Amino acid sequence: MFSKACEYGIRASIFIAEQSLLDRKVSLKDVAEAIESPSAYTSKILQRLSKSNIINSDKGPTGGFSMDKSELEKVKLNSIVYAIDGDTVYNGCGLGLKKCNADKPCPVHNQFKVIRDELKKMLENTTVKTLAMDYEKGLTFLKR
Amino acid sequence: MFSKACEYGIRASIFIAEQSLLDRKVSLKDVAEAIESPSAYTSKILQRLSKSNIINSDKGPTGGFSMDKSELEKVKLNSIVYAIDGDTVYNGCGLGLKKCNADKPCPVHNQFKVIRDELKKMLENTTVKTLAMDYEKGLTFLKR
DNA sequence: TAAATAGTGGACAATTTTATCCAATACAAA
DNA sequence: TTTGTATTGGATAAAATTGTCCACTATTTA
Ligand code: FES
Ligand code: FES
Repeated sequence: MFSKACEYGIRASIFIAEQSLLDRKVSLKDVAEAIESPSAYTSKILQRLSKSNIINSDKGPTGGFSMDKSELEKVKLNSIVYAIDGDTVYNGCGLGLKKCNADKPCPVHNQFKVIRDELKKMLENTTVKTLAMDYEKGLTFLKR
Repeated sequence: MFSKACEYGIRASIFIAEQSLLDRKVSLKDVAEAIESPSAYTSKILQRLSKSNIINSDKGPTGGFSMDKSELEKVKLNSIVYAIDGDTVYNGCGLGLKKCNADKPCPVHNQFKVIRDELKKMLENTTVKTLAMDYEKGLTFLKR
């Protein structure tokens, strides 16, 4: 569904969001441990999220990653997926044709469109904040 | 969503099905041209479909690939995806946790489950035959 | 200002996926 | 039975993704 990088990105964001709700900055190491991901690789992903203004990063001692509490409910899964995997999820053809196009549809276009729209809607409506809050309550897990 | 191999596999199956409805066997070359795929790679995929008894393959002159007309409506997208990509689509966690498990769910488990079940249902209910018939009528396309 | 800390950026390595090549095999037809 | 044709299977190769290493920069604090 998503690339590994994107999976890490979403999990990392949720963790950073949760910690930010508790007014804590987290280090790369913290993130990698919390989501059980290779830290150097995770670093690259956090860089991309930072450049897309989804997370903040601060250098130096007392540095680390964080998200603005005030903007947290504005961040949807959507933006993370887009920042890392681009728009293939939304615009790509399910059977790999160069373009998904209703005028020259692949055999599963109609069936796919329904599901893709559903997915899109879900990603657009799900805020990182709610996910972070559930995680904070111990209802969900970022590794296993 | 699916691997490239799986995309080719689905497209190839639809083409073979359509030709089989017209009582024609098709060669590897025919398939590769019809779905615009690298033929040697496509060959590997057809082998897997053949071993999963989704398509027939015959060697020698007058050989080629085909599907039994009588069994055509029994073949669902489902079996093709399973033959090539395995069960990751159905059982994998959307955020890449080792197992998808409602007892220890990832933060998007519930949202994902809805969509995955939808996808699953679609794959289980869509027969290659109907797709092949639409394709035959020129309503859909296997390349572009 | 020096030292310690934490992210950054670039090069590089491993793995997985996608793609190619070719000799071997099987088979139909002449 | 020979010949030509088409798939098979194994070895490689190329490309993309995932993962690692390390020197550098920025920043805080002593
Ligand atoms: S053309 Fe294939 S999904 Fe739209
Ligand atoms: S645990 Fe992640 S989708 Fe079920």
